[in-house]
Amino acid sequence: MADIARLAGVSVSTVSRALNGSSLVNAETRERVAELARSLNYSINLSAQNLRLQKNRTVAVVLPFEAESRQHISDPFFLALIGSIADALTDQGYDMLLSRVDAEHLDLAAQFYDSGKAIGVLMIGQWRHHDQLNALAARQLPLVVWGGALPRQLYCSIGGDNIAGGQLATTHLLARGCRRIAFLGDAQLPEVWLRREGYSQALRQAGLQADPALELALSFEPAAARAAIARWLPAAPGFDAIFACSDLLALQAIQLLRASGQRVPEDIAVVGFDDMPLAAYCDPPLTTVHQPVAEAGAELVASLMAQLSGEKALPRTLDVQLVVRASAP
Amino acid sequence: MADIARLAGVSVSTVSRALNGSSLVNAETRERVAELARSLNYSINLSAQNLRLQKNRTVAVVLPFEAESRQHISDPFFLALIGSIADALTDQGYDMLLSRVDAEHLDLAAQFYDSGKAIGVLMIGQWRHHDQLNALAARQLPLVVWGGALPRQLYCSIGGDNIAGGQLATTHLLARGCRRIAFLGDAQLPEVWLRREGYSQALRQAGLQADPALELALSFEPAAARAAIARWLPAAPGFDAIFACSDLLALQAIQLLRASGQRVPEDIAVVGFDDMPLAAYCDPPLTTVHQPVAEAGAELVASLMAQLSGEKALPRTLDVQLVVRASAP
DNA sequence: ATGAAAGCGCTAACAC
DNA sequence: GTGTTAGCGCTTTCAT
Repeated sequence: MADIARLAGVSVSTVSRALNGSSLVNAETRERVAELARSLNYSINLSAQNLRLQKNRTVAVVLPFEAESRQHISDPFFLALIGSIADALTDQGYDMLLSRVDAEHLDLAAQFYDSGKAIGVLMIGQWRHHDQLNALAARQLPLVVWGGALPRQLYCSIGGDNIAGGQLATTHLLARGCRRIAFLGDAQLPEVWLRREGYSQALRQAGLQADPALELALSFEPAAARAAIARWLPAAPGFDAIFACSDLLALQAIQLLRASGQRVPEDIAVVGFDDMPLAAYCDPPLTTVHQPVAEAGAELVASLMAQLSGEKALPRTLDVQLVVRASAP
Repeated sequence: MADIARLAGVSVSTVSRALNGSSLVNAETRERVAELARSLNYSINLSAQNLRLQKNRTVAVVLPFEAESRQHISDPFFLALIGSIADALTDQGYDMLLSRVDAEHLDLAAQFYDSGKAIGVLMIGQWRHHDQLNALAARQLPLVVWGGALPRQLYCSIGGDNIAGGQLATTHLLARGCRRIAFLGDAQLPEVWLRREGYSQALRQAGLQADPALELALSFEPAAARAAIARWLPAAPGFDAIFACSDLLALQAIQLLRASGQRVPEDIAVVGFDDMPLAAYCDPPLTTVHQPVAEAGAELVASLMAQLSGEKALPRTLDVQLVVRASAP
């Protein structure tokens, strides 16, 4: 900036003003400065600007990982959500800092805020640490979490309607005549827990009861999930349907069922969750609970912005719909 | 930091040294300072640190978008690549700034570097602006591009072996007895152009010639691509196979072929490109050219690091393989 | 309409 | 081992 000032024959203050479009500066001077900046490929140093202004336009998006498996990002739904957030942030003129933290230490995400790198945090999922997220919110960290609305929750969450989703899926299977519906998913995760609630409620409404033997708790991590399903299948009690807590899980289950000689949906009907981008193109096309991904990004961003402007951002639940395809017609 | 200094009864320099683990500072003092920082949720202000040190640990990852369609990020392959890069960057202790720029103005990506936000740029794809990328490289911008190796290229690119991929796909179809192989993809994009080169070469080696009437130029954007294929199909000259330049395109084509009463692979065999994460689960499972996504992220990051440490990073081509599945057995 | 100067939070000589 | 001080590049009073 000093260079430009020298070349333009003005002071740095004037250059600063010119570059920021201040009306106090002579139009001609402003043009000359702008021209110079362009020809020098000059851009305002944002570290300096942020330091001076004590603000920035960066939002941290945190995608936790499970340390044991050190899994790579792979779930198409999460990836699509990231894409959706990136678009929403771009639309609002914000930068997106994408990072991963250990799912056991979600509180590490505060670093991005404490160090002034980001003005707030968008956390993808609650994982097993509702408590840590509450602690962050208690510290006034601007935070919005993709996940379920839980009791005694201090932070703002946005998520699909997991209970309704679980009900829709289960009710659909019951209506098809299924009576023994297996549940696949790790209910330690709040979202899965809520989906199982919906599942249980739907069963109860049909005069049935959830059979714990029909529940398989497994991680979202594809390889581990696959192994767990493969171990479980041979010993599992009889069932005529599966409600899987993600489309990826549903796909794995279908593949293993087929490998063991069962047909989907003729022998076993399968319903997934998420309606990931390719769900309609799978073999068989998945019946699944649609979560509004595109809307999700915009909602997360909007809530964070609301919080930053002092409003109290309340948890929100987005409508989900059952999309019926061939895996459970 | 001043607060901590006061509370610890030392000067800010000592605090700075302590927080940075300098060995010059008394162990006891260091511990006291660290403790204080922890209890205050204090983190070094990175804007100030970056300003002072004239460096940072952030890499900009740029995913261009086509302005007309203002398309949202959706291609599973690109998303998977983003995930892979995020992991590689995390491993190396770098932050990832994910952003989107107009595909017609790739040079805007220089902003991130010029403004000191990032130490370098990872660009996803060359789009139609090899020239702009060359200009960026000429300006010494630390840059690595995911894409094809082109003649007269000043920048470092990393990409799948597109020519070999096109050959593998085409040769496979020829070996199946296909003789009229349609080509789907926009050859204005360098990667697609190279894939078409491979396709033409394979045809020539079999004593055949590429028929321009069998080529459909279309965008990667799913909805537009779908419409283009739908328009093209009824009028298209006879063909017995399709080589599509992405799995997404292949999937769209298959769906439309089926809708018009054709069977895949019995009537028309289809080969895709990318081997996106769910390619094996599609209906039918896709025969496709596998690009090494996980490796890709690590390679891109490694090349950028090499460049930053003064080495001359040369373009690299990663091996691809044909994965034979049901869409073209 | 423009300039001079202070200060954002930090680090690194340079003293001691 | 610790303190003093200058300065990174910017914005913004306060003068003029």
